[in-house]
Amino acid sequence: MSRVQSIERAFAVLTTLADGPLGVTDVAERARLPKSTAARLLASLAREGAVEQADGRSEYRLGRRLLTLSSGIGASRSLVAIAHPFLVELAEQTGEAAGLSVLDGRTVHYIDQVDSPNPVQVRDWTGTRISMHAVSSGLVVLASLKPAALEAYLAGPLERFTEHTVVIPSQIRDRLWNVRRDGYAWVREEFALGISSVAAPIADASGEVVGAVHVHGPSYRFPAAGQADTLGEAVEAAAGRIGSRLRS
Amino acid sequence: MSRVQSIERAFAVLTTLADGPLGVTDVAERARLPKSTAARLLASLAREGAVEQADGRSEYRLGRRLLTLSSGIGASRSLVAIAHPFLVELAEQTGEAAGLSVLDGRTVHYIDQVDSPNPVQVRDWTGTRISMHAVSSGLVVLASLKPAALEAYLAGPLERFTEHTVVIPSQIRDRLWNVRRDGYAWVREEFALGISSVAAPIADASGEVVGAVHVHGPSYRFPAAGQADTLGEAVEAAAGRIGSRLRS
DNA sequence: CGGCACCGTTCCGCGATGTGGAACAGGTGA
DNA sequence: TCACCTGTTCCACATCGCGGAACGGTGCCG
Repeated sequence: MSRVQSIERAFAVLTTLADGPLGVTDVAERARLPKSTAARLLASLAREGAVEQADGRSEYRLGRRLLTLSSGIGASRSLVAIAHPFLVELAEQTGEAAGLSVLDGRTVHYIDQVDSPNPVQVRDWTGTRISMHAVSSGLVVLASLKPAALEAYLAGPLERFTEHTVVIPSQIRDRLWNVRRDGYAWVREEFALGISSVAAPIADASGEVVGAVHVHGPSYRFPAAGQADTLGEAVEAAAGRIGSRLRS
Repeated sequence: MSRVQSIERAFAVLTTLADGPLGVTDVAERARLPKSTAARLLASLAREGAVEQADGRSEYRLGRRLLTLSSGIGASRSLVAIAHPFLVELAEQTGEAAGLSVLDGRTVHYIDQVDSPNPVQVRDWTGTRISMHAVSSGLVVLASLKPAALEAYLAGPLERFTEHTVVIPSQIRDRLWNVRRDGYAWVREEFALGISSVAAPIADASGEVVGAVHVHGPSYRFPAAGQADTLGEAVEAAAGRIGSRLRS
């Protein structure tokens, strides 16, 4: 496997600081590097925010950049860790893939998915960002927005992904009224042909919606006839359990 | 300020992955690097554990090494963030420096300190590790250990820092009995001449001691005559408030 | 007060390292 | 089957990182 010496050395330097702040000479000794090399690596890492100089100019310590970089994976992974068992239950209960997403700008960002046991299923959207108005997870987030934030969203571009995508603001507002009433949202073939999904919002301790749970499947079998409400309530219940866990 | 191009590029690559997994070609485009350069940087970062390849060999995502490196600062900093306001109150209330430490092997590791308003004060021990038997924070941690763990500690080397340091195991055991009874521990000039300190344990939700709060000061004025118990109880109360916050 | 030790920082000649274009193998979809 | 795109690897080359030496600053000690 390829290697870049400077990256290896940079991590050796970072590792020496994992136990607490050190001066240049100490870092050099522990990383087995010449002092000028250690100084140069520390200066470069400091430019990136990966280390910072404590109390003036004497000692270096790990900087916030590492936390910032990993906080995305940390925070999402902790929501993922809490939610995942519930997604597993939901996938088993519904026979379709269950997923998790969080708000990110004008989109929802898919951060986890449990696949359906059915070999015919919708692909994994994890990592993808999709405009809120076109997916069920997005609609439940939109339904939770304060009026000003919702109007700001509706004033922006509303992309039509398929012939079924609802892009007229007044129709979206009406729809969100129903979403608030029902506690879940259905979308059929609006983001992509052949896919239907139902989502419910996850609220944190302050009642603020931090994400959504959804189940999606191929439209030819999902939802089964007469099952839309039952499925919606199952997703709503799973979202409620995840929210409770967040609050405990 | 000095710079190392490879480190800058490595962070550019890591930054592209902060939003989610990407393939080599995507990373190269977002980091504005040639594909072979991006591939080599990714391979080297993978060797360090800073990135890992998701699902086989297709996409890269941020690896656990960043979290592991920063978890020391993250976990301690979150305890520090919770505890700090209470240390400020305690320092004001007692007129002496208040500090925070966590267990680390045979030592306590000092991770925060609020200085005394008095210009004459004990230096900041933050970052230092000191053997438990020689400091008040260590004694409260020792008092919380299960018998086997305590005996294992007492079977190890017990350094005598000053003529006052208690190093005879039976005398330490008796002392710990008193610490458990009182809920706090006093140490006078056992780690360093001229310094006295009082500490109380911080317990988490399961009752396990995760750290200690202490106040220390120059022995000539601390504790003031007849104030030892009052000071001990104040520190114990602050530790209790921190523990409650950890549990909420 | 002066000498000494040690620190962090900076410089610069040098050659080792990283660069990046090109080529390759494999996978995918029309 | 073919076109396209991916990730991977190679290698000539020159840029970059190296590291020894020197410097200025600070603190300690006699």
